[in-house]
Amino acid sequence: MPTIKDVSKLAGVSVATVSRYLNKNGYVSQQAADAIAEVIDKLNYKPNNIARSLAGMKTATIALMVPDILNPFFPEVARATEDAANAYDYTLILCNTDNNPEKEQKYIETLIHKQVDGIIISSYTIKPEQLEHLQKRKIPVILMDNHLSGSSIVSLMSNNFNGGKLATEHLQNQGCRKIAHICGPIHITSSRERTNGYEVIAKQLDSFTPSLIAYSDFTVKGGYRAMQELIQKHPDLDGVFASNDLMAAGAIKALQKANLSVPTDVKVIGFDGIQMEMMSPEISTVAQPIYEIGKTAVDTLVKLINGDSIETYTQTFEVELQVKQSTSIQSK
Amino acid sequence: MPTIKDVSKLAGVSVATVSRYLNKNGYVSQQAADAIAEVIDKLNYKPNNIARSLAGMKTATIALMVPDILNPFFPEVARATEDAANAYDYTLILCNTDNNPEKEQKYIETLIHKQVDGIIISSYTIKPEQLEHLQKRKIPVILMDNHLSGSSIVSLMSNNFNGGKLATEHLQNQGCRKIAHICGPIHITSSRERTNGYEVIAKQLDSFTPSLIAYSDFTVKGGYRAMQELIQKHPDLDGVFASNDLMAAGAIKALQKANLSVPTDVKVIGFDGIQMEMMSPEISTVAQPIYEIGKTAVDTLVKLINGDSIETYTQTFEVELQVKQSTSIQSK
DNA sequence: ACGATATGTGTAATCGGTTACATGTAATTT
DNA sequence: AAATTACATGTAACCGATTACACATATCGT
Repeated sequence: MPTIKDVSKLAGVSVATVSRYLNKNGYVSQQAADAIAEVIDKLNYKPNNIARSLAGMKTATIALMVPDILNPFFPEVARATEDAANAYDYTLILCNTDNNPEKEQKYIETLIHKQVDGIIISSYTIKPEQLEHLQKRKIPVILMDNHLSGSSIVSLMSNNFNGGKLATEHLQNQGCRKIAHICGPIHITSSRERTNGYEVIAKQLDSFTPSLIAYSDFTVKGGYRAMQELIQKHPDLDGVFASNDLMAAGAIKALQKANLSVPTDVKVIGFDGIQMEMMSPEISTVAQPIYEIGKTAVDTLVKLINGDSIETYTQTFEVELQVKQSTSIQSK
Repeated sequence: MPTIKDVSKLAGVSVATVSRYLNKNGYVSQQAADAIAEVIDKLNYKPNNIARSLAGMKTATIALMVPDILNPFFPEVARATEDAANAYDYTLILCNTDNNPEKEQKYIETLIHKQVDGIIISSYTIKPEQLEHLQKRKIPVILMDNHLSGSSIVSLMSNNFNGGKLATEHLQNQGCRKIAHICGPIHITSSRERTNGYEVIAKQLDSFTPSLIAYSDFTVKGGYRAMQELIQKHPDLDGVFASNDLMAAGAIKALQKANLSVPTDVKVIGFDGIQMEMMSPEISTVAQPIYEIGKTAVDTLVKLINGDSIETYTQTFEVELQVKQSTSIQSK
């Protein structure tokens, strides 16, 4: 592979001039520029990233840390992020932490070490100290689907509260009178807010009682168990809002097992808007703009990397109600 | 961050000795080793990967190229690969190509350029020239779920032919007499072999006719459409083997729409063994050992990177029949 | 006892870039 | 016309490792 020296020799200039040309900083005459351009083209020269990085520049690499790539939500995030990163000629390192704080910590060390230019973190176990650690190392961080109060970390979140309200209102509009809720882990901000949204609406109904809320864990199995519990306590419920799509799917399984038909007997809505076209009935949901969030995360991260100023440290994205079969009025 | 110089100074030895100690090559006295170890510990020194790479060493980075991270098969692959890579202290770069040959080619160039130590490729559009290109650059490659005849590329594949037979035999054992097949893209080796497996068994049945095979594309929608077509042509079919789980899910949707019950009226089996617990009924499948394949891919790749010799260039993995609700005899 | 081999260590070149600094010329001010 | 300022380029130090080579000492075989 040709080096900058080869280029400089053939173009009859010094390496410094070539470097200036490449980085578009400092002065380079038109004449020199033309000569260099021609040689670069002829040799098909590409600067060596590694050498560049060593000389104090960026590594053109960002990392995406996700808690569980097997949860269909995160491949969608990964896909969006990867796309956007590519557009900036950044390479994306995938870090799957399995919700394991140790793995998380190990990754942070590794990434500092690999000198990634920035990190997008989606984690429910991350601690402020860890983020401060990264900031000390001057590595920009974007927090996704999470928010640490008081810190000066950029965080991106959907309007979960509003989404919770939307979902519950929708069930109400579809004629549900007794609406249960399967909530996600309570230590997760976004999860809590969805539940808050539910409560605001559900409490307006006479039927409301705290035992209409079942606590679960964002998994299919968890949703299944929570639904069984709800059926037992409230055999007459006619609507369920699950805080994510996976739990909604679990809930539907439990309902079908109990010979309750969805949507005829009970209507079910989820949250997230992940691709689940394989389901039947297809699940109504409150969709997050996942692609947009991923893209914005990268856009903002790149700004931080380049030292540009950021307007807002907390960005909220609007969610969208997507009505599918699981809440339609005319039963399928 | 401390450098090798800091360590050498504090330990009272030269940088060469420290480097020898770190790489366990050349001679280092016990005394020097102890001193160095202590200083490294005290400073929490970690060698700078970038400098290392520049000095001709490896980048400790491997890439995983997948056609579509949104297809649940690939997050599972990614997860396995990432796990294994981690165990070797390698970092994993994720490359999502969207089945787009141009993106693929662009990624190959980028990866060569980033000097990744090796690449695991899962692609149905990759061309032998591209792999040769990589080999010329001395970058080891592992081909996953694909096989290019005649080339000296390591390739890993499940026993698709056997899997196709297993699936079809299973349907037969469950009492199916007229078994249809939804096949995947015919230009994909693994897909063709599954279909071959089906044919061997299905042709033993009197009911067999070529129009029992519907051609599709590995997607849920594709499976749905193919199933509709099959129902039309063969209203009396009682078993369907779909070449992957997504198409099986699509088929089930189509059957339910046509008021045919799964598994009572028609039994359905898929292929892959991806996590689809959200389905109801849960889908029987011929499971590939995805985790093992991913791990083997990394193990083998690391061997190639280290210049170790490889025994077999084509490795086949056995598949396993997983019976779930969609083919059980006692209807749920 | 003496060359050969094994052990241990340091100096300096190298990987392929970036960039501070020196230097020189051309254009602009005053 | 002298003093600035803008433009243009090259030399060489530097980023943080690896490693060829030179050199020194210890151990060994005969």
